[in-house]
Amino acid sequence: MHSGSRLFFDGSYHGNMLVLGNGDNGFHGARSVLNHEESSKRRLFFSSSAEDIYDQEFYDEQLPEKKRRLTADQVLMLEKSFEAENKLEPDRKTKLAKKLGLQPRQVAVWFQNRRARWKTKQLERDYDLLKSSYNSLLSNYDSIVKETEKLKSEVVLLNGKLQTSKEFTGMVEAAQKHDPPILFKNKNDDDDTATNDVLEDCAFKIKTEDHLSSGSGGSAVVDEHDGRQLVDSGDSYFPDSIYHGYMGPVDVANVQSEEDDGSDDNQSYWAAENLQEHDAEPLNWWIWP
DNA sequence: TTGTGTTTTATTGCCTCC
DNA sequence: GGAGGCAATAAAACACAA
Repeated sequence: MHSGSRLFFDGSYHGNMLVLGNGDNGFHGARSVLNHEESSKRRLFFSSSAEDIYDQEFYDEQLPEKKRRLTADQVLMLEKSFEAENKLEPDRKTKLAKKLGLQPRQVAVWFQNRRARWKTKQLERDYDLLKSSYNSLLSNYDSIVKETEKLKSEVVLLNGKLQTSKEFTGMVEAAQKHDPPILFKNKNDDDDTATNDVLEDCAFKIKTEDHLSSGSGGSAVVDEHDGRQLVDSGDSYFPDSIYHGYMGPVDVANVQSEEDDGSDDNQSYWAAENLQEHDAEPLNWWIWP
């Protein structure tokens, strides 16, 4: 027992009943000199309200050294007081004790235990709050991760398309710069067979990449975004914005195809529509093998 | 009725404040 | 150094299923 510890009760036993000392701060006496063993032997119990006296006497006779529970009314009043202020000043303690027929020490102990219970509950509430907050954040995080993955795969896809279209555009520009412009040389023009061969080579390269990337086996290309089926003879796999103003689908019916001369039947037809500086020959086209 | 888990009341020891 | 708060703990009282 440490020195200078407070004194818990000033009491003596009258039979089995403990008679306590005189009031608040009034456990003047014996606690400091009792070791744990002694205090266990001399277990305390306290009186309750006045009307419990008979019960108390009954307990005293029949069940000595019993710990008494507070009555419902006492607890109710203590709860109200706790709700108003969870700390107990000496004055309020004395008044409450008198009002309830309890020892001030009992009131103090009740408040102490009540604060401990409140703290436990508060910790539980804080835990629940943090848990729900965490779950909410986790859910948001998951959806962001999914969205990120989706966007990443879109970026990969679009990069592939962009690369292909860049190469395509580069070849178109190279052909435009050629003097005389390759685009306006008719494939059947024997005067420039060599340049037409170059163009066909470029077109073949693009066509091959297109088919490889789509995995379509060469018969058709399906656009991943809108589900359109792009047939070789019509719609383009490339976005309009990339070749807009340069190339466009040609009405096959109005174009002479190599099918006419019995060559490869897997062909595509592309016209240089808007290169108006060469109006002299408005309908020139490539034939993709 | 009894075993077991929970709640309530009370004690102990340590700490801080004045 | 005394008063009082708090954490840890004991033990009685209580609740409840088997």
